[in-house]
Amino acid sequence: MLDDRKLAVLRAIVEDYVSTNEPVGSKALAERHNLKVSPATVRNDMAALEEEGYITQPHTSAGRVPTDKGYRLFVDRLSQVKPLSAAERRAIETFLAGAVDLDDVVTRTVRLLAQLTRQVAVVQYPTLTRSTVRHVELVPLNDRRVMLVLITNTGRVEQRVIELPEVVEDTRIAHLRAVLNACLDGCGLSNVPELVADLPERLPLEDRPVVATILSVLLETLVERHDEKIVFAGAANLAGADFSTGLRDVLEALEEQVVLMRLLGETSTDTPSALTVRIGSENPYLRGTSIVATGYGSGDNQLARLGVLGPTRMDYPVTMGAVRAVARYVSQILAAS
Amino acid sequence: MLDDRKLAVLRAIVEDYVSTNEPVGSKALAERHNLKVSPATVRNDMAALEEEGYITQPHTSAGRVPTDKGYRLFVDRLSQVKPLSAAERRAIETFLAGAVDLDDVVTRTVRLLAQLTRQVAVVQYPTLTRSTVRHVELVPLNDRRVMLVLITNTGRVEQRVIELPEVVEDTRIAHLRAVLNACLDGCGLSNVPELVADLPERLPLEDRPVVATILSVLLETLVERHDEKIVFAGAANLAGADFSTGLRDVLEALEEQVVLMRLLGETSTDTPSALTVRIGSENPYLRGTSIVATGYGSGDNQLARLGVLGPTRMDYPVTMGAVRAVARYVSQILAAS
DNA sequence: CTTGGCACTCGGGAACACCGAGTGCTAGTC
DNA sequence: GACTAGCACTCGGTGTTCCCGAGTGCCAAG
Repeated sequence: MLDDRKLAVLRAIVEDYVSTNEPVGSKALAERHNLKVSPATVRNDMAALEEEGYITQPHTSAGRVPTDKGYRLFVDRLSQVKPLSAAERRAIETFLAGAVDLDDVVTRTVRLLAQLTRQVAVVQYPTLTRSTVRHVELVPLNDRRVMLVLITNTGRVEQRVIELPEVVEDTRIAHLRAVLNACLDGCGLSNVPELVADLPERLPLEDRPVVATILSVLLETLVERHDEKIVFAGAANLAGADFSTGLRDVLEALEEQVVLMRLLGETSTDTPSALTVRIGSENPYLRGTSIVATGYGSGDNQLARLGVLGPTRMDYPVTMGAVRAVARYVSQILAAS
Repeated sequence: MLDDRKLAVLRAIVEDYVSTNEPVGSKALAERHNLKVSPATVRNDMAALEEEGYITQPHTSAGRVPTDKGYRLFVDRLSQVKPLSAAERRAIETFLAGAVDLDDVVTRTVRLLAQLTRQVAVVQYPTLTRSTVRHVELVPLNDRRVMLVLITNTGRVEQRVIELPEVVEDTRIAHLRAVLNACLDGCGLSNVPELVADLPERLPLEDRPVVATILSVLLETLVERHDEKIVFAGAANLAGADFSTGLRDVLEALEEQVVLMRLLGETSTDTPSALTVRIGSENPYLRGTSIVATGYGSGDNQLARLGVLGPTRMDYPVTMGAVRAVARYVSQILAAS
């Protein structure tokens, strides 16, 4: 049904439309890409492609525009991820290398990605539950309050102020800290609940209320941060583009963590580092936008996801290349620290 | 020059224009506000107001629109801050009360303010330099690395991984931690540099290289975070409004920390908690927008600023009321924790 | 000083014609 | 059988014209 030339025509249509943002006609197509056939032939092919639903015309007597299905075919079979230039790679490297802590890594990453793709970049903070405990700290603030600080192997720090049920002197706090660390150091965060389950019972009776209070806050911290923070950058890049769904909806989605999370998508369990591309109506919300995302993190320990959001009419090969490259570099940085 | 009725006319023009977004004519004015004079009289007053530069007409045969100067007069003399409704106050209170840490307070605040005003809200993180040290923690990660965690009285936590120049066993780290805390606990952050200046000299010779490394990172942390993080929310509210300067510019400014900082403005040293209103061309960048901002923080210890950014044509009394109320509640929350 | 009246201005919308890119179809050509 | 050239047709976009009416400034009367 779709011979090679028809596919070539589709590819040409996508490429032209992406670069010009105007419906592309048979004549322009025939001459700009050396298809070696006449416009009339191209027209026939276009009619076939339209029949199959890969392209459509906004109105009679206008050129053709790819449909979501057309983009899908293009991404799956007609294009290949475009690697970044050496200069771009160097830029990424130096930009990310300057990061001082996890927060900084994430901030720099999201900005970098936005600038590189000229789209909106979205980065999810590394997931706590897949991290391991590097240290638990209890800092006495006064005799009824301590601050709980949880440090993970990804450099993330969570803190909570805890109101104690009774006055506790510092030496007891220090002891509890040692107990907690002995119990949790190096363990995966997801294992924490079971590890601390019988902790109160193993301690002297008088310590139990205090420990119970601390543990409840600790567990709460783990649970609350389970659905992770997401940040975005590059909203200014939306100003030019036109979204079928309206700019407002896009901006609203960007500020809604939950929606953004859904858009980034779950890591497919088998190949988490593969690029996910969701085109237009394939998206749960925001039917008018496309998303290119991937997991990132050190080794096979996928931590979170990052990606780019833009109009359906985007340069997929370039965007995919940028997302993939940035994900790799960030993973590298995180592994090193 | 400007008698009471002319001022009343100006006030009416501002109010009508803000609510309708259309140039307001003499006839509509005369009937909607009971000015008890005829349209012709109003026209004379309008001519005078235009002469003085308080209003202008987009083109001949159109109604009048306030100028920046007109808004300024309105804000300064013709309006009063509109207090929030009881329901709104309750909403603020309950919404902010649920915050678990400083990050959460800031995030909730910015969202709340955006929702309340239907504009873009901007909140600066509490300034480190005005805070005091509550605790310094050194956490051994391995024998060549420690994590420095700095906890302030505002609940803020800064962390840095430090590469040590030599292998240091945990007991020495613990000792250094005690020394640092003895030296810094409770001190203002701005005093830290001088306080630690002679610290290496007071320690045994063999500790000095390690201490020097740690201190350099500590000082670096203080300096780097001096110009503070700023977050915004409510960008979706920009979608409806039309900015003379273009939506793109506004979005770009929002993502540029430095610009945003300038827009929020420095705390005027005398009355930091006063509302600052910058209208249109009074702004350093973004001439087409207005900003309502104020300092917040506990007591006379002003910590940072928050505010709202919107089109020049905004409802100043309501916006000012919201900004003031939110600032007060946040200050209260911060003082309590 | 205020007011009613009046001539004037000009932006914006409706109606209209025109252009041209692009199409589908058909007949001819390799 | 596939490709191509030619041609009639469609229709969105643009430019033109025209008209309306909101709004103004000015003037003379109250």
